[in-house]
Amino acid sequence: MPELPEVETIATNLREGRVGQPSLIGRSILKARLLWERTLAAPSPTEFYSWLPGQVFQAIRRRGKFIVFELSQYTLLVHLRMSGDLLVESDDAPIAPHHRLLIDLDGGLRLAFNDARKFGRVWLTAEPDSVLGALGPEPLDESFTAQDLHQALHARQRQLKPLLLDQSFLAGLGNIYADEALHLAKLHPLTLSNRLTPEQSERLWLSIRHVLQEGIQRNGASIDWVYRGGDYQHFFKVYQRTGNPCYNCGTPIERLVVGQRGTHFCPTCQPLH
DNA sequence: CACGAGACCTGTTCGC
DNA sequence: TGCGAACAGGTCTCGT
Repeated sequence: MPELPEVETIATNLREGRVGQPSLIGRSILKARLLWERTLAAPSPTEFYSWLPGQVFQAIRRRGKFIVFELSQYTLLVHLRMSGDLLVESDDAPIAPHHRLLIDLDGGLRLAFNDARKFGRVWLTAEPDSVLGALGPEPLDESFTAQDLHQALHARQRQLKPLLLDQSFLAGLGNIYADEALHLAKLHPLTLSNRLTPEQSERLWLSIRHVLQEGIQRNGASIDWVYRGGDYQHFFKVYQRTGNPCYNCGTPIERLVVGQRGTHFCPTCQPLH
C-alpha cells in the first residue's frame, strides 16, 4: 500500500491522535500477541514478548517507508509493505480478519497491525540503524539538494524508474509517486540516470518533492480497499490513467512494465532521447 | 554493477 | 453466472 505520504500520514495520526482516537505518546505497553508469526522479522517471538511489557511510547516518526516507534529502551519498526495498516482500537474489540499483531496498551487500548497480504514486517531492536542504515536520503530533507541528486544519478547508469524505487538510492518513493514525479519532470521512465543534464536533475528533484508534498497535504492516496482517508488519487496525472488523455498534450497515457512494475507515462511529454 | 524472474501472500477486477 | 488470469501502493534473493 503505502509510500512516503501515506506512511507519514499514519505516523502523524498515531503521534498526534485524531478525532476520537488519542495519541500513543506516553502510553505504556502491557503485552503483545502475534497472530501471524512471520510478521515479526526480529527478534525471536520469545524475546519480543519479554522486551515489550512496560515500554512507553516516547516518539513516533517516519524514515523512508518505515514507521519508527521510539520506546523507553527499544525501537519498534514497522514496514507496511503492500497492504499493512496500523489501527488503535479498544482492547475488547473483536479481532478483525487479517490482524497479524496486537499490542495491548494501558487505558483499554490496543495497537493492531492489520495486513491482508502478510508482506508487512515488524522489528524490535536496540539498534534501529541495523534496519534503517541502508536507506538512502530523505527526499524532503533540507540537506538533500538538487546537486546531491544530480551527483547520485551520475554515480550509476540505471533506468530512472527502477532507480527511484530503490530505497538505498532515495527513501520513500513508491510506484505511484515515482510515475507522477517522472511525468512532472518530463522524463521517460527508461532514461539512463547518468544522461541527465543538471537542469533535468533539478527538474526531477523539484518534481519528486512537489508530488510528495502534495501527497502529504492530501493525506496520501486511497486507490482501493487497503488505505482510506487520502485524496491524492483524484490528482494523479498518469498513474492508472492508461489510455486517457495527458492533461498537458492530449496524447493517451501509455503503460509499460519496468522492473515488473506497471509504469505510466506520456510518450509525448516524456520522450526517450 | 545492472537487470529480469521468481518468491512471498490475499483480495479484487477483468475477460471470455 | 462462473472461473481462471491479471493485477495490486513492496522488497528480497538468485541467476545471467
